[in-house]
Amino acid sequence: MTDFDDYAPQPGGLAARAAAAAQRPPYLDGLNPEQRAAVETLDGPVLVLAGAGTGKTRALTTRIAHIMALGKARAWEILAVTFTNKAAREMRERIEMLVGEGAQAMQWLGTFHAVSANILRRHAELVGLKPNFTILDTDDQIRLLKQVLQAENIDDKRWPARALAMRIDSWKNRGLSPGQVSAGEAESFANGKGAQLYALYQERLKILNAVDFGDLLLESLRLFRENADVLADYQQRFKYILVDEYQDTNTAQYLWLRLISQGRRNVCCVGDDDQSVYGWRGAEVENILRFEQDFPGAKIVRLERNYRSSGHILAAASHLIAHNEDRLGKTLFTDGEDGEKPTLTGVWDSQEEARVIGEDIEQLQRKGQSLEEVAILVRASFQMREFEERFVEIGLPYRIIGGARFYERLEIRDALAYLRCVAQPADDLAFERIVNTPKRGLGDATIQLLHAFGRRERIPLMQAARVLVETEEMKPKPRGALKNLIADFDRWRDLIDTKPQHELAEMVLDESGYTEMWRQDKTPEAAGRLENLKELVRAMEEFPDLAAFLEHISLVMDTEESKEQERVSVMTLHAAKGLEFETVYLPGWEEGLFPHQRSLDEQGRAGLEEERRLAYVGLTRAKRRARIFFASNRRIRGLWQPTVPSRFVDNLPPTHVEVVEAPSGAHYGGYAVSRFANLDVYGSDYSTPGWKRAQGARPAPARESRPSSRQPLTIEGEVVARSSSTSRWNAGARVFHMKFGPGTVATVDGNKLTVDFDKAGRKMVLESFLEAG
DNA sequence: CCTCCTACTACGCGG
DNA sequence: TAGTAGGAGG
Repeated sequence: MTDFDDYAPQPGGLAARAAAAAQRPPYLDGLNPEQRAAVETLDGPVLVLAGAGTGKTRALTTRIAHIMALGKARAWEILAVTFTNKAAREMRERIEMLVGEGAQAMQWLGTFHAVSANILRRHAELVGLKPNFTILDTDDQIRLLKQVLQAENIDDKRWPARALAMRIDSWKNRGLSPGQVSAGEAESFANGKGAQLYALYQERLKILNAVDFGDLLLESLRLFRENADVLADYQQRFKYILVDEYQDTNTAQYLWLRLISQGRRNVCCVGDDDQSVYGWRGAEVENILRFEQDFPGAKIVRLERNYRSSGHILAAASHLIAHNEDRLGKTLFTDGEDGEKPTLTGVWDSQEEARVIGEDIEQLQRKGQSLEEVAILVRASFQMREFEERFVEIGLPYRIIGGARFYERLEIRDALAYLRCVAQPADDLAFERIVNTPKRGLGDATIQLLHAFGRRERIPLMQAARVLVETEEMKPKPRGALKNLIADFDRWRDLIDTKPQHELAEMVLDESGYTEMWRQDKTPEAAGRLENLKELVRAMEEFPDLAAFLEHISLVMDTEESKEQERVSVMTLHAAKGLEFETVYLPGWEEGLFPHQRSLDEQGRAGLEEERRLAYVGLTRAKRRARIFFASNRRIRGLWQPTVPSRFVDNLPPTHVEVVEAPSGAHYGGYAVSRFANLDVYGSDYSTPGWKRAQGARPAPARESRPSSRQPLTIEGEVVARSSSTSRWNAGARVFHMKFGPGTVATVDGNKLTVDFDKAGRKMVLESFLEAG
C-alpha cells in the first residue's frame, strides 16, 4: 500500500526483468532464443538442427559451460565427441574462453576414435588386447593385408590389398564383424573369400596386439555389448553427452552412441543434413532423421539465423543446395547486409588459376585483409600443389592443412618404427620396416625365415628372431647382425621408464645408425630429412612419456602449425567444414573434378548430391567474399586435358553472382561462353594452347614428400622365449631340414634340437623347421 | 644381398 | 608426371 515500506519489485516488472538479466550468467548474453534453448534444455535428449553459420559451435560450447556453471556435472563427467581433431581442438579452445582452466579437465572431449581408444585401453584385456596395443594407419593396414593375401596365395594384382582394405573398412563402418558379413558381400572379393580374409586379418591384428581405426569403434562396441558392467559404468559416468556433426556418424558410431547414452539419456546431438559429406566413409544421414524414434520425447531445436555470411553469399549457397532432393529443407536467413556477390571466373588452366588467385590475395592484403582470414578450398589434395608452387614463387606465406603430413614422411615413419619397436615388441610391421634400415645385411631371406617361424609359432617377429639367433638356422653374418639389433632394442627398452622420451629417441636414432645413414646420403633431400628428425625429437619433449607421444601421432597426425606468421590456409573442402574465413577461394569447379567423377560413378545421384553439399559447405565458409574458379584445361596424371565447367556453376543464381574476367586476358571469362567454348575447338590433344604453354619454361618443382607407411604406439612388452615344451622328436630320430637335408637328432632342448646332418654336419636348429626324415 | 632399371599405377575425401 | 614395386644383374 504505502509507497515507502516493504517495497518489492513487481514480478515481471521492468526492475525484476532487469535484475534477472543481471543475474543471468554473462555467457548467455547475445544468444538468440533458439540458441538459448539449445543451451538451456539440459535434461533429456535434444537434437539441434543447425544450418551453416548459425552459431552451432557457440551453442555447443556454451551448453557445456552452462552445465559446469550450474554444477550439473564436472568436466570429466561430460562426453563430447567430434569427427575431426581440428573440431575437437577448436571446441576445447572455445570452452576455455568461457570457463578457463576447467576446459583442460575435459578428458572425454575428442574425436570418436580418440575417446574409443581411451576406453579401449582401460579394458583392453576384455577384448583380447594388451593395453599398449598399436593403432595402425591405412598404410600399415594395407601392408598387413598384403601379407594376408600372400599367405592365402591370392593374386594381389587381381585383388589389390587396397580394395580389400576399403571393403573391410566399410564393413567395420557398418558395425559388422567377420561373421556378420552377408554371404552376398563376402562373395564379392576374391571369389567369395572376402569374409574369410577379413577374419584372418583380424586374427593377425590380435597377434600383433594392434587395431586399425575401424576397430577402435568396433572393439569398444563389442566391449560394451559383452560386458554389461563396463557399459553401465560409462552410462553412469557420463552425465551429459554432446555430439557435433551428427549427420556424419556411421552405423558403428551410432550404435556406440546409443548404447552409451541409454543411461541418463542426456544426449545432445547437433547436425545439419545439408552438410553431410562423409557418406563415402559410411556416414548415415538417416541417423539424424531417426533421432526422434531412438530418443522418444526428444526436443528439436532449429537454428536458422545465419550470422556468418553476407546476403549474396547466403543466397547463392541456398539456391545451390536447393537443387538437392534429399534434404529436410530449411530456410536460412540473415539480417546482415547483402555484401559482395560471389564472383565466378574462368581461367585458361590450373596454373593461371593459381596465378590469378595469388594476385588477388596480394591485392586484398594490400587493402588490409589478414591472411589468416583467407582460405583456398580444394576438392582434392593434388590441387594444392599448384598453389604451393605459385605461392613459393611469389613469397606468399601459406599453410597446407591436411596435405602431405609431417608424420607421413619417410624418415619420420622410420624413426617412429624404431620407437614402436621399443615400446611395443609385438609390432611386426614396425620391426619389418626397420630391420634392414640402415642396411644390416638382413635381406629377404632372413625376413622370410623369421616370418615362417613366427607364423608357425604364432609369435611376433622380434620374438622369433630372439629364438632363431640362438640356433644355426641363419648364416653367421645375418645372425650376428640380428643378435646385435635385438640386444640394442633390449637396452633401449630398459631405459623406457628412466630416460626422458626425447633423449631416448635421440639415442635410438644415433645408436641404430639411422641418423648416420642420412649423413652419409649425398642426395639433396638428406639434409632436410635430418632436420625433420630433429624436429621430431623436439616435438616429443612436450609429451609426458613415449606412450603418450605415440598415441598422439596415431590419432592426431597433423602437427599444430605455428601461428607466428599470418598465412593463407590451403585445405580440402572436407577439412574446412566447421571453419569460417572472410575470404574463400573455390578453385577447380569443373566436371569430373567437382563433382568428382568417381563419386558420380559409384554413387549416382546420391553421389552428386553429396558433392553438391560439399559445394554448399565451401560457399558457406565465406563471411564476406567467395570467389569461384574453373579452368579450361587441367593436368590429370601428367596429361593436359580440356575440361568443362561444373554443373554446380549452373546451379548458382545469376542475380547473386558476378562474372569476372581473369585479369590476364583469359578469353573465356563469362561462363555462358566458356561452358562449351573449349569442347571441340581445339580437339583433345597436343595442339591446345594449354599444352603448348605447358611445354614452356616450368620451374622444376622442388617438392618433397614421400609418404610411405608406418605408425606408432605404446609402452613396455614382454618377450618370452619358449623353451620348455617338449619336442616331437627324441635323440636318434631321423629328420629332414629344408636347408641342411637329412640328419639324426643328437640332443633335444625344448624346441631347439641339435642334429647331426648327413652332409652339413652338426647344427642347432628349430623343431618347426624339421620334418620327419 | 644390394643396386639399378623398368614398368605400372595413380589424382577422392579422414581418423 | 612421379613415386614405387618388382625383377635382373653384379
